[in-house]
Amino acid sequence: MMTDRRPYKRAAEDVRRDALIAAALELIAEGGPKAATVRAIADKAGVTAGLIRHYFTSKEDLVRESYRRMMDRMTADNASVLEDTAQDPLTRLATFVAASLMPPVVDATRVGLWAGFMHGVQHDPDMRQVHIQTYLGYRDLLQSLIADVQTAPEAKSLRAMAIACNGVIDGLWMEASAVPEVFDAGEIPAIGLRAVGAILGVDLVTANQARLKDKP
Amino acid sequence: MMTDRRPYKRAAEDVRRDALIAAALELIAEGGPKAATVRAIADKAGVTAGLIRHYFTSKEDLVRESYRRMMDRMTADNASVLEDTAQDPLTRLATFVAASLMPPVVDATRVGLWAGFMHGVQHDPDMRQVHIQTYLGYRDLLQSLIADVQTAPEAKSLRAMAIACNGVIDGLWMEASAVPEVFDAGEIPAIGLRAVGAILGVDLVTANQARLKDKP
DNA sequence: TCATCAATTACACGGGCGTATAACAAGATG
DNA sequence: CATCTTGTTATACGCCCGTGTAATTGATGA
Repeated sequence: MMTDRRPYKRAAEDVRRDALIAAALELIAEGGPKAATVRAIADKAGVTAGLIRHYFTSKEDLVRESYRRMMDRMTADNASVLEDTAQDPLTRLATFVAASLMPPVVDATRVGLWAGFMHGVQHDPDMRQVHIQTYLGYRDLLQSLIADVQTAPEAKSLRAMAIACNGVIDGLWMEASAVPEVFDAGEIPAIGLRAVGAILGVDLVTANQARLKDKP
Repeated sequence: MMTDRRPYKRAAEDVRRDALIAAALELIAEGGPKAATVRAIADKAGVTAGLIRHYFTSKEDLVRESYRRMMDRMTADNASVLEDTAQDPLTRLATFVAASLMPPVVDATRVGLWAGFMHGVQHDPDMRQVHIQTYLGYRDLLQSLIADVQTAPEAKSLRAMAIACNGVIDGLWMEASAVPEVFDAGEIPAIGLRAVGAILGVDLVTANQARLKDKP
């Protein structure tokens, strides 16, 4: 006697890969690295566990791909904030900083994800390279925004400014995401704008208020 | 026939607990949360796995205690930097900032540990409370140092300044610890001092140079 | 020295892990 | 409509997980 099998539909390769990667990211974000088992991932993606190794050479491979996907999405998100290029440089910078310190960028599950990949970043060469590329991409974008608001930018100083501003943003992002309850509503973006402005010697707070007045 | 058992020595309760906690911290730091299994922890502590549940009600309990221990040590480390109270406020602040951005505080295994506990901090109420207390303790200490270098400090602005400076320090600490190869030697402390100085409107770079001249 | 106590070891248990492989069937191809 | 390809399920394997419990043995006090 044959027990009946679960019915299924064949799917395009990228559809399945996307579903598996999305499932892995959700599980790592919510339950930490331990929660992302092949069975749990397959379950969430609506397939059976064995299929994972039809699309990925190993679970480690899937995790690597998931990390790459997350970082790519972060880069795209950052770029999309600046799509409206009609504004002046100061407003563009203020927009960028504020967006990095508010939802949906500031988010508990995101910092969970980020932390969940940390060990891999430190020990897997591929993941480390992805991390560095994404970090430098973000920082270079920030540096180009900074260059546009500086009157006499020297190369050396520009690099230092970008590193410093990136540091403030990352630090505040992390804390606001991890323990939002210790901050007042809207406090973090305001503090971030003030700090970045102080480092660069420009007034981002006014620039941001002007932006909010234009597009409320 | 009796196979012979491993010989052992009885130890004081806190000695065993310390050894188990230290082993757990080392394993989480080096191998991520997954590496800290009861068997690996016991092995590193020089005992057998069963003993863990003689000193801790569960593995989760051991992990919680380990986190508390790590955070206590961090607090103590921060305080010890300021032991030499003979200096002026500006130098004290510069010392504090610089120490937070240099080894041994900046360290790959430390950020690995930190990330390894992140999921617990987000989901375990006890760990979350420890995290918040430690964070606020550090920030309050920083705020008191800031207050001493401000001529007209208003309460509201002091809080914002402390949050901002804490953010820079945390962000730079994280990046310098995770991917040190993208920075020049000594670059991060210098940038941190400059950034914190800019936020507060004081000159920490000169203060730090004076300190280094005194005690090379 | 010897009895007592409890710190420690040893071992078993059920379950979940990642992986390997064979059977099956959905959908393209003719 | 029959055949083939391969995406998908099903199942088994060996290993390790955290936990429960009984046996052993190092230290202590009488």
